[in-house]
Amino acid sequence: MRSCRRESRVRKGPWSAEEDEVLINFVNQNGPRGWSSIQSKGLLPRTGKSCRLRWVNKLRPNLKVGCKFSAEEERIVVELQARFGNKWATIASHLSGRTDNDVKNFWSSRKKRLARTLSSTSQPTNKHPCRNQIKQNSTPLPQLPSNLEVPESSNSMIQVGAPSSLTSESIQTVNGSLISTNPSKKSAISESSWFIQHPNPNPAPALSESYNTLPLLPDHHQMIDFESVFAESITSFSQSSFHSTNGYDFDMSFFGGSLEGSCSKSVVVPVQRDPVGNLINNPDGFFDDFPTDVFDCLDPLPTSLD
DNA sequence: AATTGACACAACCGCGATGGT
DNA sequence: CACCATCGCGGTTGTGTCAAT
Repeated sequence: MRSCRRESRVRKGPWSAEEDEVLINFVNQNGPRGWSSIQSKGLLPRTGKSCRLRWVNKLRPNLKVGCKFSAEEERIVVELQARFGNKWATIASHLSGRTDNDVKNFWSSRKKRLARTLSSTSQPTNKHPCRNQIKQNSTPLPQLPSNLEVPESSNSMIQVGAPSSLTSESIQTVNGSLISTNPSKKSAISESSWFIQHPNPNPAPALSESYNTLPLLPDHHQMIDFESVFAESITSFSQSSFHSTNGYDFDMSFFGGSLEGSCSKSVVVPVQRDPVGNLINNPDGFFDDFPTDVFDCLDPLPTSLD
């Protein structure tokens, strides 16, 4: 069969420097198109698809090769993923020198890391049984500052706790918040990233606005006991500036750079509820991929009837 | 020193969209 | 309008590296 013979000539796997050179020469002469002709002309034993991918992901000019995502790039990815979903090419178009593959790999590795962190920390252990105990709904939520606002049009997913720098005493997160940690546990924190998704399906405002107006605490938000979830990773926090009577310390700059401080014990997450107040998981939400027991530590919010 | 796990990165595959005939 | 080739995108898998044990 002719097709079989042709397929047997197709080379797969890593590209050699010689192949790259041939491909670059081809693009220089013909532009980034007509990929299939590379194989049909016998220039390379690669499919057009493979050639295009190699060019787009590795050989194209002005690519950022071998350089990790900066904190700013991470923030942009998180924001745009929340807005566009898994439209990696669209997201990549907002990041100079990054490809859709870069963004996709970045996101999936971050997602795996978070899932792993959650699945491990949400499992009660014998070591710290009390700290790992899921908070029961008998505990009233602390009163939150009344001047907090949420951009209603925002569909932003914000990243909490991804460090842009580490010292022996603290973590500087991507949004500028400073979290004090137990030095012996900092590596555990550095492996953790938190994403919080705003459920509002409406289009987000322009990036420049939404970056500075990360969602805070309207009445449809809930709290995750941060200390419980991170029991194995965190033993103490400092830098809190809001203290509630039931032991929760808050400082909302944890959710954005415009306010001050950090959230020391709890994480506030926006949620959706049905008409009778039951928690609805966002069907397209990032949390859907988490172990189901992650949500066990969510407290029911007071409804408008309360 | 060997093993293991996590991670980043590269590449492939399947599928839908698009454009030409 | 149908068919086909090509392109582009998103999901997935494979592989190398490095740190921890």
